[in-house]
Amino acid sequence: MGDLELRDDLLPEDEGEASLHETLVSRMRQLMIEGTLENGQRIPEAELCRMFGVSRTPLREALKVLAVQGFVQLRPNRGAIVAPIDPEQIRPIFELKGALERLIGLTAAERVTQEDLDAIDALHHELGATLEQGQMDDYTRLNYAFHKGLAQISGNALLCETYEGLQQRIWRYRFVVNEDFTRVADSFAEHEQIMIALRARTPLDLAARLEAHNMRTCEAMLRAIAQIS
Amino acid sequence: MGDLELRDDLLPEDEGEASLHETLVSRMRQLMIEGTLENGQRIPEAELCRMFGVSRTPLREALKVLAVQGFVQLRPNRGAIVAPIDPEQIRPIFELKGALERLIGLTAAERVTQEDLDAIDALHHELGATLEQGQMDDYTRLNYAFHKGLAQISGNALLCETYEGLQQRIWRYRFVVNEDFTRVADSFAEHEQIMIALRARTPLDLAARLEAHNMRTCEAMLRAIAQIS
DNA sequence: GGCGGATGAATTGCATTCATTTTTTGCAGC
DNA sequence: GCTGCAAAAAATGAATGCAATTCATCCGCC
Repeated sequence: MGDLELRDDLLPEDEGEASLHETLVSRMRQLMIEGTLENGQRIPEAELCRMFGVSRTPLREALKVLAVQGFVQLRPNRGAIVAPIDPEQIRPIFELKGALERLIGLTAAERVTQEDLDAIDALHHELGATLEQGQMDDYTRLNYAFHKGLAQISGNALLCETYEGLQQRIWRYRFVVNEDFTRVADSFAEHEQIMIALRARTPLDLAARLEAHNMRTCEAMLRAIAQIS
Repeated sequence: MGDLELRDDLLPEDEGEASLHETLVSRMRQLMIEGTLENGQRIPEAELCRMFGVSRTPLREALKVLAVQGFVQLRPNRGAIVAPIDPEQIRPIFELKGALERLIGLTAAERVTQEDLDAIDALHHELGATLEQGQMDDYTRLNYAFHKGLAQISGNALLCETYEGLQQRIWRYRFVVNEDFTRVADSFAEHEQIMIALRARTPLDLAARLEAHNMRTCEAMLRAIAQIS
């Protein structure tokens, strides 16, 4: 007992300390967002247990959570399947997201600070760079970050959370729209207008542009899906 | 094997067949909505297990789900507490709900059918009756049903789901506002205007009235809470 | 008397086990 | 060869058990 041990856990760090539950939820969600697990595909618990090296108890808890978030569908006594989003469900999602985009626009325009502007502007320029270089995967990722950043400027955590949930549901279809290069160019042009409205801090204008951007993305996605099938 | 047995499970009924998981989730949520479990109160798993007569496994799954829905707060290794909604969190909820109210108004006005109108009108008149008789608990319940019904007219299931989630979070504070009888009268008057806009099928008008109604309810709730504390 | 640290009790996190339901496999009958 | 039932195998739902963490109590010390 002679040695005093310096404890460095005084600062809990709060990050990097993701619990197993949270890890499982986000990793499984990632599998579905990335498309590793296909829509409608059955998810045998045992296989996922081997995959993640955990027992069924925490895995099932994660499945229950993902069911609430709409990523998986639980069928009593018959296991879970990756929630099959059919095209008919895409429009309602975008419709709801449109309402949130509008609120984001209204509030972000009023609450945006100079630091916010600088940060989102940096993202915007990164987006432009990836577009010029044709790095579509990077573009898609940055696009996600751009809209998430806008949501955060709203200052409403619940709004952010809800918004990101919708984004993630839609995210599973992004590859479909990415193929549509003309849409990407149009999309970036719309971002340009969004940035202008944000810098000008004009709530109604920003809201309208975000809503329009959302609607156009929705239509492009529906067109792309229609082409495939 | 001589007797042919008529099987009546051809129609799965789909209702009344709530799984244990769903039952636990809704019953525990009810406890918190009703206020049986107070805000910030610790929830020992063992006690809830006794209460519901189940083991910890399904109960913990339910807790995880309720955490996602924002009703409980899970602290790693330290158990769950009833999510303490402080007044600062009320405004963001109403702000988000306002965006949904607007969407509900826009879409409901366009998609409402005559049957919808009849049903919601019946609710509306019931509301008026309970108001006259001063049955505030019934009024509150019917008020919830009224707004839920409006959301359903929108025809967007995801919107309904999200909307009801917000309503339930707020629901825990309804008793505070119910005390404010003048607000109830005002609220009903606003419902009258909402019904007029719905019958007239004027999207922008209905949306504006729902948004205003939402905002006034928010202010009334904040005032009531401020008075208490 | 108040405070800090140690020990035991209680609680949580996860793994394992048991019971029930579903799915698959096998076989008799047509 | 195909259909239909029956038993086996597999998967799910829930309970129990065990390790680890947290909480409560107690004791020594200032």
